[in-house]
Amino acid sequence: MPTSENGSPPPVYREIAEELREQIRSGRYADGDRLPGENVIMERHGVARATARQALSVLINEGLAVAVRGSGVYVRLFRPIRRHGARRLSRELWGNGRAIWQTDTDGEDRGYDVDRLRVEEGTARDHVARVLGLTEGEGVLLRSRRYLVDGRPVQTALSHLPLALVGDEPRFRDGDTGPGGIYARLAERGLAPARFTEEIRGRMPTPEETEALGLTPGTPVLEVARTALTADHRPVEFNEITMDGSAYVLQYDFEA
Amino acid sequence: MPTSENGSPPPVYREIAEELREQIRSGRYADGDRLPGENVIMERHGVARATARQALSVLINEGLAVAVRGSGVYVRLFRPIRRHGARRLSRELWGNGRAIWQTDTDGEDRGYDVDRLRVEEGTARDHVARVLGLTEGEGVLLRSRRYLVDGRPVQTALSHLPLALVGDEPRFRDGDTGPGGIYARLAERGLAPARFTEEIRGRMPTPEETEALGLTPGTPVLEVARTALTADHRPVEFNEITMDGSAYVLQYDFEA
DNA sequence: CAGTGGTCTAGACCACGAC
DNA sequence: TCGTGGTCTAGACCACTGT
Repeated sequence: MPTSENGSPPPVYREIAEELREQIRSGRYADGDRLPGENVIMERHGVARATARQALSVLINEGLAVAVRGSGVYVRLFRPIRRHGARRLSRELWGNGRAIWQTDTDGEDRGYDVDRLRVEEGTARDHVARVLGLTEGEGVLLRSRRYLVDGRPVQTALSHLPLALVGDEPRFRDGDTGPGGIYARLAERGLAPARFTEEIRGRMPTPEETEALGLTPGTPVLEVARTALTADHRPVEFNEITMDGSAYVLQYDFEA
Repeated sequence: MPTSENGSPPPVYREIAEELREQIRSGRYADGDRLPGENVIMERHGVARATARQALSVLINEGLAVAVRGSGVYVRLFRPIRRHGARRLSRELWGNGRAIWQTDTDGEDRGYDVDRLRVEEGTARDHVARVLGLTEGEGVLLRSRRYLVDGRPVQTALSHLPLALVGDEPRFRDGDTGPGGIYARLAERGLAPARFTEEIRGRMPTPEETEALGLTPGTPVLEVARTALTADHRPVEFNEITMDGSAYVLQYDFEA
């Protein structure tokens, strides 16, 4: 039973953090506003530097604030991109603007870029091989890339395609895979994806992901593992997608 | 440009953290194993206590380790529950009187419990009112609860039902809403949910959520906002679900 | 340049768990 | 009781931002 019914008073740094958190919630500090810094907190609460830092680190690790070296600590904003799972139903339901989380113009007028594109051959790891129905050590074509919106990295993706399916067709290895992308190329070979399965998980980023996505402390990632299958249930692609949790809202629509 | 190409050497605490992280990855320390404590790190690396603590806090905030007071720091495990998006809500399931929660895992034998059940009337917040198509200040029935698996809290849910739809029918206010639950009761009133929309977001927990779910530092939550609509697009329920990110994998299946 | 956050030291006392 | 992690002090030097 961690942190349950605690008779003892909360530590000082938590009380300071709670005070600031409350002021953020109440609107006393708004998005992008500068919060009291270490020195101000030390003076106002009569605590040592480390204690003031610890209080601020609570808010930072909650994703409520970001520290900017040499400048200050600021309230953080949440203006996510909306990613639709199944597009089919979403239009009619959400064209009326009744989403829970407001998104920045729902994808209009943004600068989209792709970055760090890499294509190579390799062997699938255990769990990928299982998902794709491959035998141990069978080859896959790996396509990795990073996506940016308005210059900000928001997502990385690593796509796995069985070599047995793509052969040496150059289109699969090009940076530009042509109109319709990979899925259209698969369709031309009689391997059109008909169904998708997405598994989603939330976790803290690895240092590599922190670098690749430019994440600040207190930002989790959303990991989406997507499998594409043909109409006869043959897996043709497995895609590992890692998204900046502060940049995305995922949406899925489905029938009862 | 945050933390980009950095010529300067990484701080000591990061190097210590990286060393431990690598040992965890390589299997040198497995799930549940005890990691070197503050004192060991101080001695081995010749650093002050605060520096050793900072190194450990990196791993803890990454969700790789948990600290247990008076005992030690341990490698953390990830054994999630699978939550199916579409399948679990199928008409067939709640038509048979099976509760949604029971289908939440892949049929394993686990101990399921519901806790902190609360039913009350209230008014919907702005964004909830918008989603449910309510006028300002219109009443809703609020049903909140906490779910536990094997005694461990893993999820909280807050369901909103427009009072105009549920009337004073007692079944909606009972702890046990009868076979098929809320959705079956709505169906009996000609308000059978036909479609669902789920919006998913990953973020760090609030202190309240940390308490309710017994979360350790470095654990994000998955927040699912679900709207249930009738066949003619009338919203009948809005449910705010918060899940322990270390306890769940969400799965959605859909067609191209 | 002054002010900010980032790192680090060398202590101290406490609450808690395991033995 | 002893070792553990949790909190806190009172300094220090550094890197960086802003003017």
